[in-house]
Amino acid sequence: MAKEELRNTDGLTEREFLDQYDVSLYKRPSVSVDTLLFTVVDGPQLNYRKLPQKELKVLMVKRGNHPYIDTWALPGGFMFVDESLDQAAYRQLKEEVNVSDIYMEQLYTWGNVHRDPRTRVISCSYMSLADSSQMEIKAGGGAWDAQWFTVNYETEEERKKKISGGYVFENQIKVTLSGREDTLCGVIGTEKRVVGKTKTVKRHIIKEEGIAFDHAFVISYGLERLRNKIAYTDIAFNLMPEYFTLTELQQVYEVILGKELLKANFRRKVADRVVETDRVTKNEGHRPSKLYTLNTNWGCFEE
Amino acid sequence: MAKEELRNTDGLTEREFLDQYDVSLYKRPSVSVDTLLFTVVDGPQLNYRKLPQKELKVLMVKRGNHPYIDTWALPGGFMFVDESLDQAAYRQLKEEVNVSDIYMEQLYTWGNVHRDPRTRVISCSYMSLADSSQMEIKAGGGAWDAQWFTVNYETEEERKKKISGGYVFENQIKVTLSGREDTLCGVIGTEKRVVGKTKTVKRHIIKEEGIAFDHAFVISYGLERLRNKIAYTDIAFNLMPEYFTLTELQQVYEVILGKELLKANFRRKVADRVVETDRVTKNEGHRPSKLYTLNTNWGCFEE
DNA sequence: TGAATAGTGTCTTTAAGACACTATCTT
DNA sequence: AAGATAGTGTCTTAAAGACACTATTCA
Repeated sequence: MAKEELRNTDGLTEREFLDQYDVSLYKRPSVSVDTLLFTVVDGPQLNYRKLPQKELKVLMVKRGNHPYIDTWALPGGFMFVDESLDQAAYRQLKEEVNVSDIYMEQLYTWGNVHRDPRTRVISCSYMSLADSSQMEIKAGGGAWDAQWFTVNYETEEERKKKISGGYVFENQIKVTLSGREDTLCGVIGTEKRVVGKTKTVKRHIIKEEGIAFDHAFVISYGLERLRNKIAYTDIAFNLMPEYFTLTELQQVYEVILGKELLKANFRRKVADRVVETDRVTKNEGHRPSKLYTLNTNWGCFEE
Repeated sequence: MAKEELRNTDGLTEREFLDQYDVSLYKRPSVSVDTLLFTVVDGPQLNYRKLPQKELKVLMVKRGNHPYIDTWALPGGFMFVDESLDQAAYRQLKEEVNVSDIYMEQLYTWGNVHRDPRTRVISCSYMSLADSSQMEIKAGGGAWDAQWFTVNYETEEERKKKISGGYVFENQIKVTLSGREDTLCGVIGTEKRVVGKTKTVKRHIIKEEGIAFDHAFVISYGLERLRNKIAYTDIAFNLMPEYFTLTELQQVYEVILGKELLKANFRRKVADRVVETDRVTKNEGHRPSKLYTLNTNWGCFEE
């Protein structure tokens, strides 16, 4: 085609333009990728016949270098120029915490100017869900340690103000992460402002203990996404082992949503997403339950 | 605190570490920001008493330089290192097409390695919605022209295959953009593959006419997001003028969803999001209708 | 036997969908 | 009066929520 002949305002063809293109002309930011990996595990069993409570966990690594040395961060790091964002996320999970082959979706890209004291860094965050029982977490790369932290999440304050031409909606969310020795905490304030047509969202960190960078944002944003998506997609199954009871599945929903659900209704809702197997649980101190598995015929695959 | 005293494996404090940190150590990608700006406008009026049909439009700029010179792209460009991603998006809309003060949300970040022939570029895309009637679009910056294109969108093919351990879901979406002189088109294939726990999504461009870079992806992805979010959020109101009839509002929903809705049901659904005013339309060739405005007391502000 | 969980049936409430009908303006 | 849109009432269907009940295992 005539495409090769087109010349720009400097009179250059595309080939000539690309040959003289100077990649160092603009200052560039670094791009990092951080992954929020959730799992759900059994808590302590209080009584031989009582079922253990499920706990929502998030994987954090202890930073072995400045900045934020000795505090906990999401696994991640800089993207290389010869790999895609997705590849970077998978590579880093493998390197830093020895995790591979899991569900992953892009979450949000954080682009504030002073996120990182080293240099300008754009951070693309991913959310991952996994059944941790099969995984062998192992700290590697620049991390000194890797640990699962139990997630607790509560809305501390919610306020709505009318202002001229619109309104401001503010809330404060407190995330507490409990690890083996450390308890981390982040309080995030979100201000959503509507003035006429323009809606702006500002997040700020009100309090932060032991969480590196702006990772408290990522955790609270990811939690909200998870809570929303669990209702209309199948992503929760990524947290389950191959065979599970319906009560276990319900517990996973409950710990994520932070509220109790009614058994009969829950079962009706998930009925066509699961298939009954002929396996049952045993020696549980009470009536055994049937084991189910994900119904792969149910092709629910929306975003 | 003792934080200042912590030393890394090289024996450096944070201050010493930051002073010696070499920003040129890693190769960095460029980061660009691209904005998908939608609006809805009246189509031609066929008959003095018939209401005009609404059309969904997207704003494109004609590139004035390589690569993709003379083809149409989303307004956007490189982010500066001293501005946030959001600021870059607003700045570029102002510079390239003279648009400001509109609704905007982050869409997705595209990170394939060879998206751009110049150099490695990460592209963070935003979606904007506006009532174009008040706007004066004007090409600026590196753009030769800026035009609204009418969007048509259809699913050409949908296929689901079972494979061992999971399934593959493929579809093909055709987006057609009609401008004053040019008609652009993009056919996007999406392959969603589930094998065990791992779900991967691959998009590829099957056909592309006149759309620069991978912007056909952005358009189809944004359209899907818009169609989803319109059902459970208020974002559609960003496309409306201050005063509108319920029929107009319904037409906006219809053109975005690509299907007709029943009037009585639609009105019930939006009833508490709008407020009746004492204004009415006039000289329409038929019964006048009441004008409504957005109910700002209805604080529906979810993501 | 009883403590605990497993599993089911049915009534109520709410939302979505379908459709028919009446009202009112302009040429 | 005709043609067009504006606006409302009501029946049906489907989903969500509440609650009560029966069933089964094992120490």
